[in-house]
Amino acid sequence: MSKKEDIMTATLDLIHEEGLQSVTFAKLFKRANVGSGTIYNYFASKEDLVNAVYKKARVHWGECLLQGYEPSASLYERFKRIQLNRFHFGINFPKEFMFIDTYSFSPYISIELRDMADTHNSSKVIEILIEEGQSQGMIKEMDSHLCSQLIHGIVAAILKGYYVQKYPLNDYQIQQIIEASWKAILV
Amino acid sequence: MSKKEDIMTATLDLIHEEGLQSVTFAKLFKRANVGSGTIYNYFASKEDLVNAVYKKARVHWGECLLQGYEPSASLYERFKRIQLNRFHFGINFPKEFMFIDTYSFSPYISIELRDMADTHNSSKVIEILIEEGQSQGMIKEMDSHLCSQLIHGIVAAILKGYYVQKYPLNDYQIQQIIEASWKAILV
Amino acid sequence: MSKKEDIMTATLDLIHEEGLQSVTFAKLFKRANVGSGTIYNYFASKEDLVNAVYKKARVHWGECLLQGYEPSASLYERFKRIQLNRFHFGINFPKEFMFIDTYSFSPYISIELRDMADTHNSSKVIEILIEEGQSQGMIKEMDSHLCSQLIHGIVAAILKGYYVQKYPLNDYQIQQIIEASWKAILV
Amino acid sequence: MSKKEDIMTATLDLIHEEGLQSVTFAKLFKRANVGSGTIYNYFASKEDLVNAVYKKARVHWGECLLQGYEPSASLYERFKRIQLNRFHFGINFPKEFMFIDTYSFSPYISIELRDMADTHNSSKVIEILIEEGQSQGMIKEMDSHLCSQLIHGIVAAILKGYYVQKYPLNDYQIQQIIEASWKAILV
DNA sequence: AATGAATGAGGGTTCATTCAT
DNA sequence: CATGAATGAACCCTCATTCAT
Repeated sequence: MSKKEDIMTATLDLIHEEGLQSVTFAKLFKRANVGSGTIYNYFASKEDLVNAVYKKARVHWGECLLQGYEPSASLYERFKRIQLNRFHFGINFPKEFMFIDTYSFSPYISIELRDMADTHNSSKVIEILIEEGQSQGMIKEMDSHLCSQLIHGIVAAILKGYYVQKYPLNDYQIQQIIEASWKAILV
Repeated sequence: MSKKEDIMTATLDLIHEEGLQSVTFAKLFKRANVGSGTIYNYFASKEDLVNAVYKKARVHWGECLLQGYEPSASLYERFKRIQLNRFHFGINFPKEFMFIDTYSFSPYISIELRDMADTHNSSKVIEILIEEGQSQGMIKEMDSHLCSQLIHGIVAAILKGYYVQKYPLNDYQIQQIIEASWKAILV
Repeated sequence: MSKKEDIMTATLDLIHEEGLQSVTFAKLFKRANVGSGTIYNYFASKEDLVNAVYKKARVHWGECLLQGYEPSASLYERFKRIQLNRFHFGINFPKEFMFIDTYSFSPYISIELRDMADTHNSSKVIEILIEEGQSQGMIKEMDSHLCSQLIHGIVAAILKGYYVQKYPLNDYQIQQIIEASWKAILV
Repeated sequence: MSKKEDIMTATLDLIHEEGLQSVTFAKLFKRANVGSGTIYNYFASKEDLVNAVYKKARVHWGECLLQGYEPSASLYERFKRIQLNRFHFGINFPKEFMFIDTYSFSPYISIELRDMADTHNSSKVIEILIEEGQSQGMIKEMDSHLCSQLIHGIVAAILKGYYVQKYPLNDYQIQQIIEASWKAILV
């Protein structure tokens, strides 16, 4: 793994463990096993580094959301696939997920970067899915961003409770939540 | 308003504006209009202060959730009341809401405090509501914490999108979301 | 002596001993016997501190130049007085003198500050003296700034040689140089 | 031009533009268009580099001072030649001149190097010139180093005022100053 | 000889905290 | 209680220097 990747990985780990606030360079160098000046060969500043980690996580998230997505499948099948992918990402990459969730709406991530991610591929696919469902009369008429936020928010909330061990989260519960989110937006 | 309240208000304002990590005591003193030593008459440390602000916000949140709650009303009426109260709190106290949402699952807030708040009155009322609905066969069988998290998460997600102006949020949309959240948990 | 004065004195001492380049805060704190943060109660930055020390030295210089200056004395007496005062300042306050001389034309001192000092009292008095001598036909016709720079430059060069012990500098030599500088500008 | 010369030229340029203290190797490499390690093929350290640039400037200065110098010319002619050469050097090589003037008496340049330069050819020629003038009864009796410093100091002071555009400096003014410096040392 | 990624000591500065008033 | 000057550890970052290529 390259030094740059070492640094980004260490950054994400530390944010997850102690919060962005207490990610100091001293901890970072030790964790990433690089000299203290090395970061500046790759990132202009701490803020730049954090934004790069954020961006990478968002890109990864976008890719995962569309894994195994079949445009030709039925509306419900496609919906299920995306919701399932949300869960898989959250379960397999809790650090990425929590970082995105916690800091997306915080002043530390530049607004441009936060909004840029929304114009990416997966966001568009979901929007089209919703609009298709609405034109078919299956999904309730509402602002597509609102609807998109709704189906994301359900999964996110469930994952966060799972992380702090409020309840178990296995295939059965996941199925339940996906169905619940589907029913939530049906007419 | 007392000095202590001045300090707590200034803290919440600054966290909302710039994020917890950039709340320095220098900014705090200036904003709260107190001397730099004054804070230590009321709080042992910065961490203590932040946790106190968090606790106050959680207490306020708990109170608001139960406003106008009629234990004798129908299940759906009671459900609606709580969901509506969530929205009202989020709309009227965005700083409190975002602070709770952002930092509840972060390492800054002590686990004891986060979990303590969950054992408060409103949490119990909601749990009872869910279990009552399940025993009546109306609400789907699932872990009550999971269910609780689900109906909270829907509202939270919608509010966060609203804060960053992804979409408008008036009575009509609120009604839609409350109904959606109700349908999500019905059998 | 106040902390502020301690800091400024230590700064001037260190600049004299090791040059501006190697005045580090670590050395400064130790020498001034203050905590590392204390400087920032008085100066916004290192540059601010250095400029303050420069300004103080320039003000001191301006005051010394006019000591014992009798506006009613003869032209030559007044000229002698000022030249003598230059020497006295240079001999009694070598640190101030060298600091001014070395850094006045360096990029570290803001141009505004350097030029501001030139509009002060002593500069005006000298300018008037020169113009008076020129209108009396005693002093050669030339740009008054050039003439002013000339009589300053002679003393400055002699002082710098004296500092590095190229030659002794007692009352006799001083008299010689003052006379030489007088003859240099006569018609 | 060789890499070594590129580096030395860039060093002098940067010192002139921003002052010695803000000449960093990073800026130097960029300006000289060489890799960051290259400098160590030619100079042992930054201090070594700066002293080499200083030495080169002093050698250049010494050569220029004697340009067109006719040992057989009259005393005054020889004096004028040297003073004129001072001006020409200062006008044609302001970076070299200011570097020498600013740092000769500063702690960055080793004392050995500063004094070594004084034992060079031009210094000796000037000394002899002064002593010859004194034995002829034309030049006032004074320490020859003092006298040497005096005639240098006049030109240096005028040049420094010229650099910061206090006044113009054309042939007429130069002639005036040379005459003034001559009169300054006459008996 | 020439390079530039990597280094880490040390730079200026910030900031939570203390304490004399 | 309230203050704010003073503190110094710790912060982010710079920079001269090294070394494998």
